[in-house]
Amino acid sequence: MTARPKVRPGKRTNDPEGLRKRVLDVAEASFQARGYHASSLGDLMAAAGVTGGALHHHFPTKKALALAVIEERVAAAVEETWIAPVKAAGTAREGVRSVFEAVAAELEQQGFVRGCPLNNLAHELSLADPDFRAALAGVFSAWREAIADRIRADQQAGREQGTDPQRFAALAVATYSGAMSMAKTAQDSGVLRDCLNALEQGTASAGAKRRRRVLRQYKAF
Amino acid sequence: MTARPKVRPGKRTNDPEGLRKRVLDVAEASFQARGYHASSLGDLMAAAGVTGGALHHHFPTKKALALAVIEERVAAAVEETWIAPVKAAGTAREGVRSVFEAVAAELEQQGFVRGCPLNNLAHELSLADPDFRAALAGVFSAWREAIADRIRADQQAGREQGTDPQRFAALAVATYSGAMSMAKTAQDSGVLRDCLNALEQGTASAGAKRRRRVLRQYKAF
DNA sequence: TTATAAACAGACCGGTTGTCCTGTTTTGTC
DNA sequence: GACAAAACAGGACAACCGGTCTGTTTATAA
Repeated sequence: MTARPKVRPGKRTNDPEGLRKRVLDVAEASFQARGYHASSLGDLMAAAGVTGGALHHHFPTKKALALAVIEERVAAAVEETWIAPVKAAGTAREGVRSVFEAVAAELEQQGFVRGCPLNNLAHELSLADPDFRAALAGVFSAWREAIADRIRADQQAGREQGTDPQRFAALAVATYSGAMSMAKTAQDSGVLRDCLNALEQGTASAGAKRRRRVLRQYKAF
Repeated sequence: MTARPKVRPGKRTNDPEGLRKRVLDVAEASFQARGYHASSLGDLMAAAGVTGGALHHHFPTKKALALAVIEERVAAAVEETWIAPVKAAGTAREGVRSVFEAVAAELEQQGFVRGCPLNNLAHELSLADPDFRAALAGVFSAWREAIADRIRADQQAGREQGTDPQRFAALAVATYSGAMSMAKTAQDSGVLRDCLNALEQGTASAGAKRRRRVLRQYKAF
């Protein structure tokens, strides 16, 4: 895929950071697409253009590599697609909605659902190893805490008085995770919008305006 | 673990159905606890007390075994813990709540969270093979459809007029799936109750009574 | 009883896996 | 330039994996 500077056998250039980054790039993508156990180090080495010695130098074991992927890449992905947008949004609810819509739009554009990187690895590795579990739980915790903090900020501004921050955060993360799980399995991002709509229809601020009772969903019968 | 009738080398008793059931039992448990790729046929054979020839006779490939587990066991588990209770409940919402609470109580009792069998396999296998994906998507679909049907039944009884059946079903399944994912990763079933509470607080029937605006959650500050 | 197929036993094989090990090259430091 | 440590190359290896194969035993039906 990507061109790599493997031209001269007689001339070598040490680039530890670049090599490490390349390995993490490949591992992140492969763990996401195929999972941890289905990704062999041989495949990763070939894809990254790295020899066994180099890989072993940076990541002594496969577990160490996966741990690095979780702590550096998966955590960063959650930070980028969730935590930062929610912090930057006008309100917590607007932030949640914008993320749902942004992800749904992205999935529709690329026409393929790879699933949530965190959930993918969490399901496969949480019970496999205590270190994996701890690392993954930390990312989940940071994700939820960021949303809860945002609710608390809204509350200090006089909004969301009837909302429990932790519960709201748990619901948002759970709904997104589950929706992505279904979207991945069905290879259809529509369920993301279904969940967002159901969430917004039901969970608007307790003190907000009365919901419209217009009969819109006749197709049920 | 379980005693098996492997005492007489000179006397054998053919029991195809029993043997098949034993293999499925072991495979279901191992796929649930360790995942598909991390479960070797050797381990399964040893745990079930079955030889390679017998296993191959009933399940030609590992994929065939997994497919059988999905279609016979995982689908049955969803039917038992979700579809039947939702059908039997007074209303769809009551059914959803009762399932959440029943599962949470069960997890708290056994003190360990293995996760949702369907989601566990869905994350690992959806992208691995089209047959896996189709089988798993079918279970998800039946799950959601059962909840949507229950909402429609409520609507015929005059309730839930402002609720979109499909969206509600998607939200319920997504929330449960995501909550179980977090519960498994954190090894804490509390998030299930958090999600249920947030869901019920937010998503009560649109035409129902006004939500109480009592200030209950002061702990946020 | 006998034929016939299903049910099961158990060894075997090619390929793959993750890891280790020894050696070589590059890089930084004095 | 000398030296040490880091960075990298690449082969070796033992364990394991899933699948196949041949042969034997049990059940079934004629």
